[in-house]
Amino acid sequence: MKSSAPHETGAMVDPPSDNALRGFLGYNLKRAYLAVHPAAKAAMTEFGLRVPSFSCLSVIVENPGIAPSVLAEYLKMERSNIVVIIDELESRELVNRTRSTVDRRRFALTATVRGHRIHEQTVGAICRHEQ
Amino acid sequence: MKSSAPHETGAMVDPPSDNALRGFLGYNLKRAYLAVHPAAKAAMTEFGLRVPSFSCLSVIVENPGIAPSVLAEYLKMERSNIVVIIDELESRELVNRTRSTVDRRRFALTATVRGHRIHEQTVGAICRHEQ
DNA sequence: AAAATATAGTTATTGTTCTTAACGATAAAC
DNA sequence: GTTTATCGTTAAGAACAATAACTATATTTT
Repeated sequence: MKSSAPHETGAMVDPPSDNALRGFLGYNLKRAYLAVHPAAKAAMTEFGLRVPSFSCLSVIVENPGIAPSVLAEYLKMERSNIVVIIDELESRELVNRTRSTVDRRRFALTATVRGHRIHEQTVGAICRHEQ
Repeated sequence: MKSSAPHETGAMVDPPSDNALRGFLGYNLKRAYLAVHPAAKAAMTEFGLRVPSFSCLSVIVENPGIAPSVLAEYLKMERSNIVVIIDELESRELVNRTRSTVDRRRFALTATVRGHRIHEQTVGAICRHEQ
């Protein structure tokens, strides 16, 4: 028999009920913070990607030619952190950096054929993992 | 004049439209991952708390006597990470660790008067920050 | 046109958070 | 009574984010 009532020391044996926690601020806060992980994370690591790198690759696939700074603003990441992710994606030949001829400070990011393939496979795996 | 169309190099000058990204996997993934921060973070640091420590304090306040392992499971955190957070909360005298007399491996976590006060103030600040 | 200011990408550094593996103590199962 | 599992803990490292400074280019101001 299970009991959710506090015993003499006040320690609960069972997890607190969903009702007790639902709508509760700190709980939702933390859960939202980690909401991604459970299912999708495994699907990404399966293809050597993690949340930040997969997010970048996805946005690049869907927005070919996007500049790193725009990517950073949209994903709420620092430009400096975008750089190292793009470095990695480029070294794996999943995306290309091309100088913009209009504004020579900027790069135009595009996914390679291989980048498109990896992206599609990862999306498929995520959908499969989540049934 | 602003233009969202890719120019000759394919580089976008403006951010991609919301329509182009809405419902988009990688985008939502990353945004969900960081969904908490914008408003609430400032409110927490105001009281010397961060997302994980505030989340723990909140769950303890709402579930007096909860055991660290239960707390960990519910917040999807590792037990090892819970320990250091409880250490900090205890050193600030916001929560108490009491040995369970039923299962002497477990602790019963309870919020102190001060813990309740800090929690309530933080919740109030978060609500205020979010209007 | 020259000077001042702003922006894009980069690098390096730091701090925070998560992950992993091991360990001693207690409890439960056999 | 021996084995196995669980709880809290510690320590090491990786992953991720935040900050500051720098170079190159573009824009604005004068």
